[in-house]
Amino acid sequence: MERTHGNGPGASAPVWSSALREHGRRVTRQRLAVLDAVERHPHSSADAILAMAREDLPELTPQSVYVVLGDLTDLGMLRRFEPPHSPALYETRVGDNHHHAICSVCGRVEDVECAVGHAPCLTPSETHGMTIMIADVTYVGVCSDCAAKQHTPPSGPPQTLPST
Amino acid sequence: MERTHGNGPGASAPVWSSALREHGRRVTRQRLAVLDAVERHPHSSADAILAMAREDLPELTPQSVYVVLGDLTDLGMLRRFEPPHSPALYETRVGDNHHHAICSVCGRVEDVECAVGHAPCLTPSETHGMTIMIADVTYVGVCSDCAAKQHTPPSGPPQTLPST
DNA sequence: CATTTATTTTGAGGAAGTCACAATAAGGGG
DNA sequence: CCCCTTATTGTGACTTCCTCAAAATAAATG
Repeated sequence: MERTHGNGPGASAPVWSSALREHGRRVTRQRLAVLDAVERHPHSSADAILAMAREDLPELTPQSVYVVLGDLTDLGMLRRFEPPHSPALYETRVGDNHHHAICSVCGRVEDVECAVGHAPCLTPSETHGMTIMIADVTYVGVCSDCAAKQHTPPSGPPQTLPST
Repeated sequence: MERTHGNGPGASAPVWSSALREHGRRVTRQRLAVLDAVERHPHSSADAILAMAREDLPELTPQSVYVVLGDLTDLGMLRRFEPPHSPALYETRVGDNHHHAICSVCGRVEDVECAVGHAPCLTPSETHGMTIMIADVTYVGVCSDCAAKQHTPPSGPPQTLPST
């Protein structure tokens, strides 16, 4: 079928290809499709990534997505985080120490810069002798849209947890 | 059967009983056994809690543990957190805004007071309009024991992820 | 002690992810 | 350009962690 969903992979493909090679990985359509999907829709689950990547590579399988996501995450090309009561989400924004804010009503995820501008959360007061490598910070709250809906329940039933 | 494993439940039972009643819950042996297990071993998984609670209540079922843990967590009597690549862990220390440090080698979990002593992580720089309710902070690192073992690999095989 | 109904148990089932092995295709040499 | 090696993907079964509905049990109350 024709590509009616905007720009297919290929826009950032050269960048991903060289990055993969630099990590000693072969450049496969599966990896490119996954990387492209994650880049176009950050904070996506493996399931959502599969669906998006299949727009360009219909024969892609769930298992391959899991394998690719795991490998690229270990490589540092992707970042994974696991919100409570949700499957793992992935994003291409790596290297900086940014955090995430999740709306407990609709499940929407936003990036959040580190609080005091320079990784204060990486310096806990007492580490019990542990050498801290990373600080995973997740804010949970209610986004403005959902807050408005909560106060004026017009038609839809009140949701309690994210579904997608 | 006699109680040979030290102090059974009953030490803090009166406290838990009144707390349960204050929340409009009936005082059952299952709930007391779960609460006692979590109090004795903080940062335990549902599975571990089941095993511990069964020392005093052998007929306790996994499903009951899940139900009780979920309900008590919603009530605020327990706190749940979900480390990456691990089932949910529970603790009785609630109300304060403390965080957790996890050893990525052995899976050990330690409590960590909030970084700058007064919930700095609750104040992200940019919230995209979200009203932040809670900040979940998880530090991942290597504890001193595992760091020592890493440098001197004497006999045991090198572990990579927590198992219990 | 009897009654009410919250709680637990029983049993099935689902979501998310893993593992082993066969099939495929990317990259390098000729 | 074709072949070969082996990384990668696909296939299929399986595990873990957890949830749901309905029947059985046991707190709390009078």
